[in-house]
Amino acid sequence: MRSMPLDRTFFRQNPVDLARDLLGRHLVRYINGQRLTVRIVETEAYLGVPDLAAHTAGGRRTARNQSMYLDGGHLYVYFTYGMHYCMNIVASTAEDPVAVLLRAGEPLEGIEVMQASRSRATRLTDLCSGPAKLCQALQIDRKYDGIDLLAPESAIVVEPGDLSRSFVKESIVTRPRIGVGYAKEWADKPLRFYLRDNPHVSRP
DNA sequence: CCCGTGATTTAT
DNA sequence: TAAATCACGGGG
Repeated sequence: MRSMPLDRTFFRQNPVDLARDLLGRHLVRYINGQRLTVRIVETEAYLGVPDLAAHTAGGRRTARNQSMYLDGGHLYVYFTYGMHYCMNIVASTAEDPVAVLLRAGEPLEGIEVMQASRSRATRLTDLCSGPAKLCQALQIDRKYDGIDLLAPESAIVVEPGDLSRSFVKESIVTRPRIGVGYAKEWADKPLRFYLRDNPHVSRP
């Protein structure tokens, strides 16, 4: 049974607000009618044209990053290091190529399927505690680049989740983003967000 | 700490 | 066309 997804206006927020608002939400991946669900616990905002760490810095528009130029609520999946996929949720609107990187999730449903996709991960806290781990656990690759999360019967959906659980809005830690040391003054900006003390984040 | 791994981007 | 890069993860 599918619950009501969030609507388009939710995803059209600016990427900082969306990155914070996505914490505690449920990311659901449907595979053969089965639900794989994680609670989103860590995100990063990428601010587009001026952001030297963003794939769209300087207004770059290439075959790889073209989904960042879609409307809010679409998916941007990219391949890197010759073996890893990472997924973003596009924010704002098509004129503004910004996105939120999903960096970690807390497994809730379909855990055995996720474990089978990640044979190296024995502990639950290693299953989705990184952007490429999350994609591997949820079996998300470039085939899903550019999909609309709000399309009927979408294989990937964001649900409202249970925000009453721990008043997450008061428990957000803000830090510089991971792995963007090349981005000069943008490397240190506080654009990474995670739920305080959650053991499923990629690193404390 | 180091390194795999290859698509993508950037420099010639 | 060639070289450098990389929003990472796993192993020592």
